[in-house]
Amino acid sequence: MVYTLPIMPELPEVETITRRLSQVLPGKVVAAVDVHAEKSFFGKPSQLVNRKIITVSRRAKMLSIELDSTHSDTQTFLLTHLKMTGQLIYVAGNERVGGGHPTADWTKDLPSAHTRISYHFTDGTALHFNDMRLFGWMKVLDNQQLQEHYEKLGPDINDSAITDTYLFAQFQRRRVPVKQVLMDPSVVCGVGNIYACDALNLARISPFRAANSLSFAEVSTLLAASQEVIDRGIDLQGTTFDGKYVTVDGMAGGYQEKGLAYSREGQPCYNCGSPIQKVKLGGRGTYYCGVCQR
DNA sequence: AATTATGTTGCGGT
DNA sequence: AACCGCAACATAAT
Repeated sequence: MVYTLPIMPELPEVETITRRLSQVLPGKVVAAVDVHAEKSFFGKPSQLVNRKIITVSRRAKMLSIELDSTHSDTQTFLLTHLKMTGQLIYVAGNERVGGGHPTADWTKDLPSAHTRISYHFTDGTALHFNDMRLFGWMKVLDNQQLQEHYEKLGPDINDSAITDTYLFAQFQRRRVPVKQVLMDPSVVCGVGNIYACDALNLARISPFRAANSLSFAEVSTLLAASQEVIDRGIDLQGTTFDGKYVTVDGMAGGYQEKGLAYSREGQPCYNCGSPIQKVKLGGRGTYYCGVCQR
């Protein structure tokens, strides 16, 4: 049985992309912007042309590219949300700069049929935004507009500012299954379906438990477990199934080979050896151990 | 071959 | 306020 799981970039995937782009983009000057799909781009290419990239950063699952202010009084940011199938691929000519090779057909020969926006820099390198399903976007924003995109968000799961006290208080307000609350960006950002499944397995907590039924100690355990699997995802450069997510250099991540519960239906739980089960919870595929996750 | 599942976010309605 | 259903879209699996 071959499983093909649609994987969206979660925090570790966007963090991996951010770290790589932080190495290659600062100092680049935009020469031209080709918008292949109007739906994917908010703003005008003329807002970016001739401007230099200063920094690249991440908040939640969004990636922000800051440009210099040479031709404007205000800071300018290019904010990206990859949603389900977005990719950012950096190339020099038609080569992956980091030596990676394409892991899916639509990452070859860029721009491909799924390339929605291409950024060409003055030194001949380019950044391509691929997005098969067209849910993702890139927006040209000023600082105030950028903050508006951030203000409704809870803290990032791997932000040192998040505490078990905060998370417990949030959980106390919610009766829905804990997995849904763990994945709610207004509560905490960065825990998508894969890492939520794995965090709950590591913490040995059932995804079905009402969020407000967890004790303070359980919330504390779950927070630590979530941070552990997210850190592991970052260390392994994210999770790649079926080439949906790839790094900036076109390479697969490594977490899919080290995961705990997600995609492991029928295989033994690493805590207790019982087979991992798959069910649907809140409309999402949920993998868990019915024996040790209580 | 038509139907279904997929996954994030934000919206409107309860 | 919390919760729920749905829409946005393309594609693979059944």
